[in-house]
This record gives sequence, structure tokens and C-alpha cells, in this order.
Amino acid sequence: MTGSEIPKEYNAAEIEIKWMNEWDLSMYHFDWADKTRPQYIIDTPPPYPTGNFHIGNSLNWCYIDFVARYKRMRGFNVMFPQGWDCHGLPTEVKVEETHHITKNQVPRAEFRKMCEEMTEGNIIKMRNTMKRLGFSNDWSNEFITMEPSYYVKTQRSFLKMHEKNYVYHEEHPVNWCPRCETAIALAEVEYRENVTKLNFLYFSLAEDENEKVHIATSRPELLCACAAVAVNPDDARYGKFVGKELVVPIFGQKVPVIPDVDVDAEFGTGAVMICTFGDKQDIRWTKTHNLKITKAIDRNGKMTAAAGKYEGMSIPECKANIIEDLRCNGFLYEQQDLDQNVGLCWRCKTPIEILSEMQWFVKVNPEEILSGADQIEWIPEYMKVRLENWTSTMEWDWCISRQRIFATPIPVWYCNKCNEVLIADDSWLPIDPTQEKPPVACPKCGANDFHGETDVFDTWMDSSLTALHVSGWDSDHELRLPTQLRPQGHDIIRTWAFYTILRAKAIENKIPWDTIMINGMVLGPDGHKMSKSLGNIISPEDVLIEHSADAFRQWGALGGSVGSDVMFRWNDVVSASRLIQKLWNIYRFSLSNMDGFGTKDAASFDVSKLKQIDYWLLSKLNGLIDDVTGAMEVYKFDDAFKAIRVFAWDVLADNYIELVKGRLYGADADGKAAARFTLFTAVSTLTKILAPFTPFLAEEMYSRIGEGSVHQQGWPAKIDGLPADAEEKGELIKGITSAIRCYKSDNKMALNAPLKKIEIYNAVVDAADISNTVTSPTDLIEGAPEFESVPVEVKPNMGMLGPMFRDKAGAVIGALKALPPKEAEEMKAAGKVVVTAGGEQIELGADSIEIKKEMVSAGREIEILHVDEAVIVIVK
RNA sequence: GGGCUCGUGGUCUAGAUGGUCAUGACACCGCCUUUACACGGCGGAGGUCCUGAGUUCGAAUCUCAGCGGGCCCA
Repeated sequence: MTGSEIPKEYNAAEIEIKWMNEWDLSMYHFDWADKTRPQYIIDTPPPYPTGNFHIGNSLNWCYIDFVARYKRMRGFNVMFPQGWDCHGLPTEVKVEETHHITKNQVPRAEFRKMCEEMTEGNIIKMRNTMKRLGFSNDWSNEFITMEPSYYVKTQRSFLKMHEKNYVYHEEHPVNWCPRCETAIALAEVEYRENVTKLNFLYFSLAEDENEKVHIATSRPELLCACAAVAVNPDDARYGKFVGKELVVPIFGQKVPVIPDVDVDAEFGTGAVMICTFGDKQDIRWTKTHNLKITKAIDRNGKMTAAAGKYEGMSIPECKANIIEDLRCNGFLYEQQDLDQNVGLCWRCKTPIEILSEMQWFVKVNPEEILSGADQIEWIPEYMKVRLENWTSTMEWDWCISRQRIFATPIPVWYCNKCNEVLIADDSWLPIDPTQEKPPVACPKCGANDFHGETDVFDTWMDSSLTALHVSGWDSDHELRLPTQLRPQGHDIIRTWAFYTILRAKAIENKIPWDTIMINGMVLGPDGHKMSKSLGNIISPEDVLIEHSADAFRQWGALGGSVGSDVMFRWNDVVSASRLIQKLWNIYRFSLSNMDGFGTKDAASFDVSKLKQIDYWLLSKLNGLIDDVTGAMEVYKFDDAFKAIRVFAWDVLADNYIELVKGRLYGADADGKAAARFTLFTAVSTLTKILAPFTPFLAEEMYSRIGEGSVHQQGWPAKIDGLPADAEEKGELIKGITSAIRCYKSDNKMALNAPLKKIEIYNAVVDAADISNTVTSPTDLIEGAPEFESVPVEVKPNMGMLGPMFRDKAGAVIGALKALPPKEAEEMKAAGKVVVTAGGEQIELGADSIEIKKEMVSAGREIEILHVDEAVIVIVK
């Protein structure tokens, strides 16, 4: 191979697209039949198919890909599956926008179809980005949660959990948008500052209507749903009322006065009416005090029959009427302005209500989840605390029903005759109860008249099943749980990680993964979270257009340690691109000097024929293999890649190649062969060790030096038979060369300007490589030079003196530093250092100090440099 | 308000188990076009290690408090 065949410029765009099209991706497939290699299954978290594989996903996928490629090279049977978590509100909203409809205007099945079509298009776009970024996904194990083949498992898992008594059906408060007629998640509630009226009312005591309690409320329209009045137990004003009953104005129901420490005695009158449900605090009180639930508002935001004569009114209408009636009847005695934070639907800005609805729940067993979390390795470790805190403060069980359409149907029917709940039989799955009737009669009353459950599963029910799915649960394959790795962001520990552990424990009583690797968030170049409003969003495509996938991936590796938030910096990508070009130049130089030397020649090469600096380079290379391997084992991709960068640029390019050029260009056949072997070994090792990080560059490099794909090669092995002093000698050669270069720079000389002569004393090293590199005749002279050596500084040994003298150490160190250097040297030579500190004479051993010495040139036209024990004389 | 996390030259960052001159990258300045590379090489300048107190002979490193940023959750 000659240099002329290798282009000077590394054309990343061209080369990356070439390999993307040429690669046979089946080389990344997991082999279910293989019993020899250990399995390494990754529970890839399926992204939501927005159509846009964003930079946060990309960082996460970089981490996964580094691990997947590394593990393959280490001989594991790796599965890096790709899934798509399709169901959810954002797609429903997008479909409504695109088709200018609301979901209730079209049949459910039709709306679902629209959502599916949009999702399919989005998945195609995202797949393309992923392939372009060089991720080594196993596409034979792709899963799409909206497909019956996947959601049948969600439904089956529901049946399994029901059998095991994890599932129940109960009335429960939900955030409800009366306009959209759906429950919405807490995350979908937006808050706005608002001013409302705080109304001061009289409630009279049931046993004595002349005795009044003053109540302040902002929600008088909920009077009909008032279930109790709460006061602070320490509030002296109300102590006498506790345990007695009050009569609610207008509606006349009797409600108890109850004590509760959560009541703020300072707010309003200090007496609070608890209703179904004015706010979240009402939910807590209703639950803790087991209060009666009265539904005053229906799903359309209208007052129910419970509101008596106000039935059918909208909430604001009812509020105005009730206030008027309270005033007329003398119940209202004052109104004040009140600042409040009102919860709005994020889509239509309608104030949300808290309604009580029948919902399906999954029991949360904190002990089970915590013990599961303990058996999992957390990377980084401190992330486990987040799960523990969340788990131990869970107030409620997991509500798995949602009032949506594009989601996995809950396979349940209700008998119209007797209200019996009929849960689907396993053999009927997959099934949509809104589209199909059950094939049996009601087991309780024998009727054949059902209505299907219109609520659907929370999307987490699909996505918390991935660990089971990818490890072969409910398939023809044997179950391979636990999987080895779950990579995911720290923002979803409380949801995704939590639910997945819960499900694996509930269904198979196993942990889902051996290890969970948590990635941080990607911040914009300004250090803030990327957002449309800040305008700091950068997409992977932006980076691909200007640079390359390999450069982007380096940013992923170097941006920060796993778990920490990573800023996107163009700088990192620019410097990554430069490294790629630098690596290419190293590669180009090396191959152009090989003259046919290749893998076979390297295999039969006699290592004992190498020169000192060759040994040094190979020893450094061994160190690199150790460092990168060690870092990869603990998911420190930044450390791993930094080590590669330092080796390639600093060690190999700036030092070894410069030192070895003389031999490569020279006539000495042995020296040349040694250099070729060393260079070839370094380049081929670099190619393999780069493969997990920069798969395109590595493949391009490997294509000229090896057979097949670099991504099917084994991880590089260390070179045996290096002398023990390899690094020491090499460092000295490097140090001497560097000192001479530094001398030239200080004296404003060109780097290649020849010096008359260089003499190296007191260093047994190869002078030939040095001589070539500094372009000057160089003599190696045994022993010390005949110049006067002058001690110039005393350096006390802190590590030894500190513990020895403790509080007196400061004085001793000071006294040692103050010694005349010449005197100190004599004492050290005699093996005994005596010093006076704090009026006391102290005797120390020779190792208590180091003496720094310099040579003086004694009038000759020379310059003297010091590198460790070696002395370099430059003759001008 | 709670939990977790971070705070090191202009910017970003390394710095387990406390020890002599605090790492590197980018930017900056000077010199150098030497047959891999000027997207390069060599050299240089630049730091109250957030603040305060404490532990210690000695703290960027350990403890406490405060200030400030980030994420998640109320």
C-alpha cells in the first residue's frame, strides 16, 4: 500500500455515507441459538416517535452504541434492539391539528388509524437519523408498541398482574379538562396567576343554630359537595367545635368539624371547608379522614343533580348564582381578593377540575421495588437515591387508565344488566373491547349485553414491559431475564425505571436489568436546557451537515461523564473533526511508509529487534489498551476517548513519529523494520480501539489493513515481551528531544535549524533517534560531564516530615528550606541532616530532603540543559 | 418548599484515599511552511480552585453554614 492511493483529505460525508450503504447490518444481530458466547441484552428505552430523533436521544444512543460495540468486540452475544413507544397524547393532538378535527368527531378506529399512519412516517424519519449516526442497532429485534404483536403483551401482562392481585378497579380523583373531556396528567397542567374572591360565610352549629363558625372559601359552587370543615388542632378559636356538626348553607347537609395539622390557621378564618374536590389538598383530606365523596361537576364541566337547583349550570354560572343566594340569605358577610394559581389545560387553557372517576390501578409495593433496586448496579451510583426517595414517598397506587383513544385498549367489558366486570380471557387477545364483543355471556347473570371499556392503558404500561419483551417473554424463545443493561435519562427514573422494576418483579419476580446506566440531559450551547422559546435547539442533523457522525459521537463521549448533564458545544465537534483529520494523517503517513509491511509480517516479527523508543511506544500502547478497557468496563467513555486522543496525538504523532522519521527515511534495514512493525501495530490497534467511538473512520482505516469489517474483530490484545525499563528510557529520549526543541524556541531558532554539536551525559539511550529529530550531531558520553555541579535549592519531603513532626512540621520545613543548598547537600551525602527548629536540634535521614542542582558552563561557549539525571550540553 | 447534583484561568473541564510548582481543550500571544498534517508543529502568558467558618503541621480535596446554577418533584 502506498501513500498516493490514500486521499490527503478525509472526506467524512462521502466515507460515512459509503459505509452506511455498504454495511450488512445483520452483523449486529443477536443470535438466539448461540450457547457459547455470554449474552449481553440491552433494554433500549423506546423513544416516542415524534419524527425527530433529538440530540438528547442521540447522546443516550451514543452511550448505548459505545457499550454495544465494545461488548461485541469483547466476545459477547449482544442485542441492541430498537423499539418505538407509540401511544400518547402528543400524537393525538398532532393528528387533530393535521386533519382539522377533534378526536370525538371521527370513529375511534378511524382516529387510531390516523395516529398509526402518522407514527409510521415518524418512525421512518427517526430510523434514518439513527443509521446515519452509525448506531449498531439490531433491527431484527425492533418492536413497535402500537402493533398488535406488541400490545398483546401489554394486555397479557395486565391479565397476569390481575391474576396476581396487583390490579384493582376503584373510584379515584383525576385532573380533568371539561372542554377536551379527558383526564390529563399532572405534567399537562399549566399554571396561571389569577385573582379570585375569597368568600366569608357563616356555617351554623347543628345543635344550636345561633352559634356560628366563619368559613372562608374560594369555591362556593362546591358547597353541595362539602363533606367536612377542618380546623387546626392548636387553634383555640375552634377547639370547642371539634367533633360537633355544622349545617352547610343552602344545601343543609350536616358536616363534622375535624382537626388537621395541615390547616393554616392564618389563612382566611382558619376554618376550611373540604369538598369533592376543590383542590389537591381536598383529595388528601378526603382520603385521610375517609370523607364522603359527592360529585358536583360532571365530565362536561356542568353541575350535577347533587347541586340541586343549580343542576346543569356551568361552573362560573353556578358560582355567581350561589354567591347571590348566599348574600340574599345572609350567609355571606365579606369578600376579599385572593391571588391564586389556577391549573389550566395546556392545550385549550380551560381551568381544570378534579373529578372522581372509576379507574384501573396497579398496586405499588415499595418494599418489592426497593429490594429490586438494590440488586441492580446503578451508574452513577447516586442516581439510585432518586428512585429510593420517590418510592418511599409514594402516596397513591399507579393509575393505569387514561381517557384517550390512541393507546392499548384495556381488555374489559361491563355487563349492562348486572354491572359485572368481565376481564378478557388470554385466548381472546389482542382485542379492542370498543370494537368487539366478548365471545361469552355474562358469567354472573347470563346476559349478552356488554359495553366495552373505553378507557385505555397509560402508555407506561406498554413501555415498562420492554425488558420482558426483549428478553423473550411471551415468545417462542426462552426467557433471558434479567437483561444486562438499561440505559436511560435521569428525568425518567421515577417513571420508566420505577415502572419497569415494578413490572418485572410483579410478572416474573425478577429484576429487569443487571445494570442501569443513567445519562444526563443535553443543554444548549448557552448552558440552558434546549427549548423552542430560548431558541437554543440543535439537532443531530445540524451537526451532520457541518461535520460528521464520527465527530458528533466524539462529542457524546467527551462531553461529560455518564450521568452528568452535557452542554452541546460546537467547539467539541470542531476539535473532534480535527482529531479525525489528524488520525487520518497519521494513518496516511504510516501506510505510505510501510512498503508492503502488513498483518502477516507483524505476526512473525521478532520483538527483541526493536529500539528503545519502539519499546516505549508499544508500552504506551499497552497502557492505552489497559486504560480504555478499564474505562469502558465502568462506562467512563470520556476517560476512554481522552486516553485515545492523548495517545494518538501526543504520544504517537508528536513524539514517536517525529523520533522515528530518521529511521523510516534512512538506510538501516533493521531500524526501518522495527519502526514499521511498531507503527503498524500502533495503527492497527488504534483502528480497533476507535471502532466503538468512530465506527466510520475505523472501518475506512481497517479496509486497507485487514479483512472483513472492523466491527467483527476482537478487542486488541497487549504486546508481550517488552523490557521493564521501556517507558523510562523512552521518557528520557522524549525529554531530551523536547528540552533541545525548547532551547531552540527560546533562542528564536527554527525547529529544524542545526546545532554545532550536542553532548548527552549520564543517560544510556539511543542517541540516533534523538540526533535525527533535533537535526544536529549528537554524542552520547558516559558518566557525568566535567562541569561544576552547583546545588541551588533544598526541597523538604513533605509527605515524610508532616506526619513525623505534626504541629512542629511547619517550623522544620521552614528551617530545611533556609539551609544553604551547598551545606544541605554535604549533610545529605553524609546521610544525616541536622537542622535547628524551635530552639531544638533535630537530626534527620538523607531522604528528608531533595537537592536541586544545576551545572554551570564555566565560561565555555555552551549551554547546559537538565532532564532528570541526564545532562545535555549544547555546543554553539 | 423538598430531593439530587454542580460551582477550578476568558469559556469548558481533569483533579478517589488531604502533601512540595493545580490538568487538559478552545480562545489569546510569539516563533516555524521541516518530504503525514498550517484543521499543523514548538514555545508562552493567563487562576481569590464560589464565600465564610472549622478539622489538620498542611485543604481545590474532609466537615458545617451561606450564596449561585441545573434537573426532578411538590
